[in-house]
Amino acid sequence: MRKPPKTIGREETSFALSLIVSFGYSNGDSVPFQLSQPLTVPLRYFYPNSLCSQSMNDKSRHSTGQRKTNCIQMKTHKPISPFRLSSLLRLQKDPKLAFQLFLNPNPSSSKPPKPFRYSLLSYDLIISKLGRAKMFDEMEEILHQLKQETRFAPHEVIFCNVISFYGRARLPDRAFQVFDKIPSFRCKRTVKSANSLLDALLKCREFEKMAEVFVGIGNYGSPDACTFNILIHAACLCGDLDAAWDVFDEMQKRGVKPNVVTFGTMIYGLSLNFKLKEALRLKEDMVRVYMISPNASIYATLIKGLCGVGELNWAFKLKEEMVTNKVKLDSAIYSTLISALFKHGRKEEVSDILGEMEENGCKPDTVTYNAMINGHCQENDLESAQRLLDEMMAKGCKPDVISFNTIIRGLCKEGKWDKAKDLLEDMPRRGCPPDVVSYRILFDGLCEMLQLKEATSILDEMIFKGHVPRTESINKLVDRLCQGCNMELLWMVLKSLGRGNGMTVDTWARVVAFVCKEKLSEASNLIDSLIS
DNA sequence: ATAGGGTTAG
Repeated sequence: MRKPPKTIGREETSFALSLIVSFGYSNGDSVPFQLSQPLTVPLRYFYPNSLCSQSMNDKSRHSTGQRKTNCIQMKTHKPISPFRLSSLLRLQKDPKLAFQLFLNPNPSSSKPPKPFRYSLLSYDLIISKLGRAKMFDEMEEILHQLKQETRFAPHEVIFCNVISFYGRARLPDRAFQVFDKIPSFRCKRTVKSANSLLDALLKCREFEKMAEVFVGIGNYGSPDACTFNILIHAACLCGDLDAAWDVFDEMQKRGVKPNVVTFGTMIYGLSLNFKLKEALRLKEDMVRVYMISPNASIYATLIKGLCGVGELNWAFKLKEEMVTNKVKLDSAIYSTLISALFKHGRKEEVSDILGEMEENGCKPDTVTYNAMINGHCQENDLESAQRLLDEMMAKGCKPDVISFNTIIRGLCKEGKWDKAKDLLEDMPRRGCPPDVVSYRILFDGLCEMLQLKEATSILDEMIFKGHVPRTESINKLVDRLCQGCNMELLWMVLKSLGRGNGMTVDTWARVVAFVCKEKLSEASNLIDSLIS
């Protein structure tokens, strides 16, 4: 395959070479796991519930009343078996309750408890649940317990998951620690956990550490397609497409065949860097040279890229190509197209697309609705946006935080700060608590509309909930309060900020400068009055 | 869930 001409002068160009040429890889020092105290909360309040929902699934022949009795009988007479614990863990949506259930499967038994023979599956389930919920102290506690088990050795995939949880949480050191400790669980490390570590480091943007891991990967096996795909992804995110092509060539030199993910990643990188022509050519070459057909995600990437450079008609042609090639159109494709139609002032065509989705049996999902909500908000049509929010709820499609944030921003833009505030306050009731972004949008909006009193009170609320506004926004508010000599609100803002550790040097400097100026003018006034 | 796609935001 023909490589594109090299561009020079980029710092990241050395990316791939540094990966391949660098020397020595040393294991990080082992650090003991942090343990938290096991919780001892009575469990009987939620047990019957879990058991009932289980027996409902069992298509019980009994009436509801009898079913209830069954639950209670099971609770009082039959202790939970390791097998049953796994199915209960699967059903328990709340990670906190699942954690307590795991620690104490049979709380009601009065006899001294025999050691519970946990199954490997139940470890797997609870660890994944806690990891997804970012309850890392609890997860480490379970890992510690798993390490003591002598009946079996855990599978490597558990550690792969744990490493990727830490990667997603941007905790690269923790990811490293887990990787180092795998052997102490009597589990062998292969290229799989090394790949997980590489990917976790990528998510943390720790490119140098990635290079170290890659250099030492031979200790765990030969790098496979997955390894190289992660490296390609890293190079693409650095904007270093030359490096990406280098890895692409290098893997083949080492006898590793690119797969559909490799091409997807390359095409993603090219599109991300606005090299649509090259991306489209690679899509042709993967079929012609490598005999691998593009899948729906590759089409989604290309369609998004084409829409991004205004080539909507070309994007629609690709959608038709999918039909010809019998690649199933999914909601991601339609969401991208709908979003593009709004952006290019062609919203009249959206209803056609929705009709086509319906014909193809493809239901609009949350992302599709969000694209439309955003489209209406961009056009300052907040009524339509709010109507869509209600419609999706009515159709059983759960709005997410993005749905709400988009509308809150739209309302702020329209100057309807009280409605924006109402919507934010209504979010918990609608099953979607506001996040940092929700608060930041509202806070910025209130400052913009000079609703400084409201802004101050929202600031206090968000800090109370552990969310910090952007420094620029704080400074803007502080400046405005200084300008207006609003000492009362300024004082409240400083109090809130102090509580949340939200004061930066910059903010302090502003306040100090203001106070000094005030004092200074007070002083000069005093002098003036003395002189005269 | 060892690697890849779509909506927002800042």
